[in-house]
Amino acid sequence: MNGNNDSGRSGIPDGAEKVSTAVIRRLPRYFRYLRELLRQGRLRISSGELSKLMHVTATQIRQDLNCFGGFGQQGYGYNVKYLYAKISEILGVERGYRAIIIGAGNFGRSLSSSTLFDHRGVKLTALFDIAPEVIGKTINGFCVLDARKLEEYCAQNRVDIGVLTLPRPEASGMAARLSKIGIRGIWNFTGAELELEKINSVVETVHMGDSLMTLCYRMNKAESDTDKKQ
Amino acid sequence: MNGNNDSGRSGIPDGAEKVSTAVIRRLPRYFRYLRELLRQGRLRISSGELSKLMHVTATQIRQDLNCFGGFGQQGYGYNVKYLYAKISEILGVERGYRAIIIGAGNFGRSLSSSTLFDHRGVKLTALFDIAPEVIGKTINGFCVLDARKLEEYCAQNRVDIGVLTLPRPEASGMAARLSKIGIRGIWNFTGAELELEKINSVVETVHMGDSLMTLCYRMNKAESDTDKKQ
DNA sequence: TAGATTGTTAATCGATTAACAATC
DNA sequence: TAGATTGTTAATCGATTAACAATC
Repeated sequence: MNGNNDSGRSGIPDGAEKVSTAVIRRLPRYFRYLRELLRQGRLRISSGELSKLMHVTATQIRQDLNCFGGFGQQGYGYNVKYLYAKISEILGVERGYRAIIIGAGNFGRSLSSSTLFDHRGVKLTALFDIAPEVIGKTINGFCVLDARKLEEYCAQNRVDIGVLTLPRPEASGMAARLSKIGIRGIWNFTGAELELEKINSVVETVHMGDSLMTLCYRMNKAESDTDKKQ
Repeated sequence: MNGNNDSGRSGIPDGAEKVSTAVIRRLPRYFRYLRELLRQGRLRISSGELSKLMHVTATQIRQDLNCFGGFGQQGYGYNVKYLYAKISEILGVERGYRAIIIGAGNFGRSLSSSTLFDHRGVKLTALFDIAPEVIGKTINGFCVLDARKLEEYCAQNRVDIGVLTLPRPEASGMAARLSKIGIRGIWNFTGAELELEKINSVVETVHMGDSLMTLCYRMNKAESDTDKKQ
């Protein structure tokens, strides 16, 4: 636990060599497994045991964690509570980010009712749309607001994350608008490829269509492989 | 266009050296860009021009495509229509896969109304649930069926893909059940980590929570970086 | 102290990029 | 033929794994 040059609230060490996206993409998974271990009341865990649980190598776990500091103790392993706290910090769970959903269609509504946000320290505060027939309606406890008054709302309420669930053609315009308002995170479900150069915010895209396609590829492949064996 | 050892309907060459997941994950993106070029009436495109469009290197495009065969022509580039057809074939768009959604909650319903499936040659045929109050209801043109009668339905209708949008605790049981029925593809939105050893199907998981977390990480990082510079 | 397990360096493996001969 | 652009080999870069000294 030699806790290196720690950077205040973020839990992310200074200037340090860039952490690869491969590592970053694995962090949420560590977070989930540690949360579960904590829930089970486990006090400590070794990289070896965690590796069996998660089906990854123990070395990878140690390497990954060491990008952010020495959280373990030789001969002991990792203190579950401490490590969970550290990873939460690194992932910004402590920041209490606030999000709004833009596009109160079927998908936006379903997101508004999910526990995704709450479980990760993100607070959903409002839903926006432009259709007169939905504005003013209450959905899952959120009053749908007029998207034309977005700037107004953001001036009065802190908003960190904009969730894009509107029609694809409007995605890039809205992303630029959110970025201009000063919303620093964009969670993009529209499938649009946002031109990052024009957007001064962090963008995370979930491309469901691409996901479905890779599923189809692998099914197609599996099928053609079995055909071959006969 | 030296079209190598082509394997019937799948478009995936024989035994060939394993294609890496990195390549596979990029295929849907090529598919989308080519579809757009085709829509625009473009007849041909070079790897150089496509690389500018997609913000990847031309070499990577050529390497990726050559995992599946030589689709281009020296001095000319790629025929858009032909390449699109080939990639569609590789991705199994031609197979006409049929899907069902299991879990007619908010998220399942929103998926049932999306164009995701249709646009990729996948046909959605039914929604299932266990709640008596939704069974029999019509949602987006689909009559919600009783999940207890899943086996019965699958015996009478070809089903290739099961989309899991039910509560997480039921995910792994349902996945095993689908696999047993012979459904070869599982599209998992529950966030559950399905034990692949026990499942004889291809599994594709979309973990939205993990995606949100990586967004938060990068926001947290950006924030701590700017703090540092002052 | 002896045993366990980390943190870290070095070795391996895999993926991306550069370069260019082949060829349309 | 000359020009363009692919397919492919070789070089580089990055990520994962193995090994082990440090240390609790």
